[in-house]
Amino acid sequence: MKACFPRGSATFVAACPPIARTGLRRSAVPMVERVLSLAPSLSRLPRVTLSGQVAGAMRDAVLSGLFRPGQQMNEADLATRFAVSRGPVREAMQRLVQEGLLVGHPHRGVFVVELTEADLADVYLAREAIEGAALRRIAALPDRAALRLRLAAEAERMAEAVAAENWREVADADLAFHRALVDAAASPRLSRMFDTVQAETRLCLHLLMAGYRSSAELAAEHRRLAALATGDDLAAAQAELGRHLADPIHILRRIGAPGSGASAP
Amino acid sequence: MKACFPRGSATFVAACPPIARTGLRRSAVPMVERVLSLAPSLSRLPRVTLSGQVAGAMRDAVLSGLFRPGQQMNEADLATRFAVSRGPVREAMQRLVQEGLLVGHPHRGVFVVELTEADLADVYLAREAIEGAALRRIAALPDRAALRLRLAAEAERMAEAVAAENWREVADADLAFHRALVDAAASPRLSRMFDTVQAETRLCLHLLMAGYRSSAELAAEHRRLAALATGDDLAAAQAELGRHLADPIHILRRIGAPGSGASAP
DNA sequence: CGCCTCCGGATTGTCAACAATCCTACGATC
DNA sequence: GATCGTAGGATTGTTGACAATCCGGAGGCG
Repeated sequence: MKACFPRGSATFVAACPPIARTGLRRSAVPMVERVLSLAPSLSRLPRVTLSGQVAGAMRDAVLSGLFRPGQQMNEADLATRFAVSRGPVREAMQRLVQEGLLVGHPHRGVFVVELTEADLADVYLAREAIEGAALRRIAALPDRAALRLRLAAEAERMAEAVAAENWREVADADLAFHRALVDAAASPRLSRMFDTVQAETRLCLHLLMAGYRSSAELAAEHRRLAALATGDDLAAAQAELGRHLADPIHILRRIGAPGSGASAP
Repeated sequence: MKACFPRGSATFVAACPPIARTGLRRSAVPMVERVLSLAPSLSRLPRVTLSGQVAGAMRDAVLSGLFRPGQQMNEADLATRFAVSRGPVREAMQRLVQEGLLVGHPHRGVFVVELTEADLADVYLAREAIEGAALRRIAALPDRAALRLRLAAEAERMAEAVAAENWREVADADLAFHRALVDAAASPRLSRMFDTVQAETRLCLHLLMAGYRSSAELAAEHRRLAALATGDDLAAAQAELGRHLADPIHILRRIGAPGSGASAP
């Protein structure tokens, strides 16, 4: 989905120096040298365009919190930063607007989205809708053994990260776990919709809590979820998922203000 | 959501003559004359840009079947048809790509999406996920009386259309019913996701069956759904919704080839 | 005969400049 | 003193031209 660009676009320009420009020119990297090295299967190679690279870089920049919420994204400024014309920047920004990371006001500019508490609750409502449907779909699969191993492995990865107190890794493992769950449903549209809300989730995490805290329960929850998702009791799995996704809302409502720590599935 | 453009963008250029151009120039319609007449509330006025108008026109054109599935959308050609430059056309096409109506292949062009039978099943899977979540959400609402009236009215509208064998009107009523259901959940993300799958639904309808047939059961189903959705038995509502949305898949699987008639919720 | 190479046309991607729009602040008027 | 009207500056929207890419077929070679 999402045209034919790779889903997890790599970081091309993480931090953008104001004047000095990093790579990202087609003259420097001839288009002919495709990214042959990391093509996983023998399907269509992902043609790379400047727009796509700029979109990826900007997505990473926004998700990493390099731009504050509500901040305006200046076209000309970004264009000079990336050493690119305004065209690709415009296209990239529009893509991120459609993904929900930016909001665009015609004739005024695009801004980093400001997610309210209501938005956070809505994000998790949408996630429950998507992941719940994925659970239902998974329950109808003939072979769930491979998925069980996969989810268990992700849960272990998270447990180790929690033990090592590597919160960045915890967040990644969390995202990977839920993505694996949704992708297992083999529904392009569920996966596509999940892409959007997962990006918003990352935005919430970074903007509202800036990391993971008090995550003792997290790994255990994911272990349970891995078992239930590939088990035979669909209702129990749904209930566990509901509890799991309701958690951050409760926590957020309890702590109220941002800055303090919180766990987030 | 979706920036601040109106959701159901009106038809600006329904059929586009090859050379002679209809309106759609900013010189012809001074930007100052905003669409004050049909602004429902006193919120932000929707700024109109060429890109947005072109996107609306192209969306209508694709959904109305003016472009065959798989057909390439030529930028220059469309630009001359709309009497605009290629820039706005590019932006509009990218927007429709994100909406799932077109697919883009970098350096090759964008094409009208070709929905397979698997895609149709996937669309209805996604719809069940979204509308099921909406049902759950509605069940938690304090006051469902207004919604009950609204849904019942839509169901009646459909019943009359079925009686009159006005299949175009039946389709519109169907879309309106399900949109009202989802919007009642008051979840921006559910509504946003529903926008996309509903557009794909319309595409399916037009491309696979080109109209409604054998819809005797349709109105009754929607009446039941209206009652159950605003009733107290959530499980029953979910079950009815599942049956309702599974219908077209069964029918399509039975008839196999397109062209023959089918009902579609 | 099949395959590879190369070329031409068509199409898309990108660029830099122009025009329209918006926001802010300043001054005039009541 | 407050409100309205109006320039100024900055930003976005749009345009037309240039460059890169892809697809088709003609031609040569094994």
